[in-house]
Amino acid sequence: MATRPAILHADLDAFYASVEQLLDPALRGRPIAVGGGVVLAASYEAKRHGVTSGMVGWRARELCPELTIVAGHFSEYRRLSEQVMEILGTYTPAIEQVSIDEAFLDVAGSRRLHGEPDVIAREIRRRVTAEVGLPISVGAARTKHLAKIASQVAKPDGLIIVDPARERAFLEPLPVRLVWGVGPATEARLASRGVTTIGDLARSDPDALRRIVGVAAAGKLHALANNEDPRDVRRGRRAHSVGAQSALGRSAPTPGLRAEVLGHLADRVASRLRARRRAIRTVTVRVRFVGMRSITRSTTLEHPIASTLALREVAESLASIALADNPGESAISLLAISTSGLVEEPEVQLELAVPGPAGPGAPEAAARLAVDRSMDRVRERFGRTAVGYAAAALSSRGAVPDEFRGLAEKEI
DNA sequence: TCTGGGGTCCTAGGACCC
DNA sequence: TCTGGGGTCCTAGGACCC
Repeated sequence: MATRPAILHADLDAFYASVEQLLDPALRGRPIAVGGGVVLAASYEAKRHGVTSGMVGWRARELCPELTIVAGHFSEYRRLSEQVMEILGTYTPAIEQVSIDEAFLDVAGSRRLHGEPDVIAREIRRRVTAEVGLPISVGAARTKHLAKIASQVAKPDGLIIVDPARERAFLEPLPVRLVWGVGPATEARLASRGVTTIGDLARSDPDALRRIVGVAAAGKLHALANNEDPRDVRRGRRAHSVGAQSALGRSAPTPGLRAEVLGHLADRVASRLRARRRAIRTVTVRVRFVGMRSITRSTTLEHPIASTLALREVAESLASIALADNPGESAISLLAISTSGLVEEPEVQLELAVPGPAGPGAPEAAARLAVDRSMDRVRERFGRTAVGYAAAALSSRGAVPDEFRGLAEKEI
């Protein structure tokens, strides 16, 4: 007997834009975008004109002259998201929050208390609308993959329940792009071989698929297209890397610019690490040139670090190497720091392990961390902008406000 | 007039060890 | 001295997710 649908995927529709329309009734029913230089979210009315997130503001206005662009109420996004997640949490403890506006729920054990999955799905939609005021789409199915696809097909403000007896028929005609792991590049490669629907993908030759997308991806894609998805709903997943990046338009990569931007990024990353008593061993710097080609340079340190200055120094030296390897490039459009190899470090051990220029255990290493820690404490009391390194304090360069960055951060 | 920000996973080659 | 194979770690790049 087929298992009944017990996985729900709940996904708020055009979340940031919907919040703006909730806060300001004058925006309802109208094409709006959240952002400024770049669109962070578009309402459905704006999407109908072709406006998408990531699009530059002038292009969005070109596509949709009546577009209203709003700056965004970032603290409201967090507050309303928490309210929605709280509602979801009343139906099961088995919740996997994927991002600020999306979560999987396993309601297999909730029947006695709350009824069948389809009843719960309807109840969730009713309550989120009534109690929060936001539209939310829900997919209910036997697996995460099916539930996710169902919610995407249901959008906006819809509900689809996939009957286990009808799963194949449901998937068959849908575009391959809906399969988890198929992005623009894979979609194009598949299309060039005549594979456009999930049904095509399910029937495709495994060897040919491996040649197109590689061994691992081929295995997953084939399984998903054939409706096999072994993934469980997993609570409280933590990040394995921590990073920050800043787009720079078109900038000459002068030492001054590098110091300023990498100082700011290192400050964001290192203070997050310290707040969770974490340190990292591997640092990767990404430099994107004008024209979107990007390169990375990374290094793995002998001892973990968590101080802002140590991270900044490593990042600056990696950036120098990256630029020196590409002398033909005269302008850059982005700098990024990513750190990985997270370790949990007791405070004392961490301070001793921080390598300064003179090596691990150098007196200045402990001093640096001490400076960081007192700065962390001042910020805890007076806010992030209360104090910072001279370079890091001039942080307004990025196109996106720092509050927005916080919304996408995963727990570490 | 070009393209935000925080993440995950995979591939492939090389170094190194046993 | 030469050769082989497996495992692990590191680096660089790329596709993808939200």
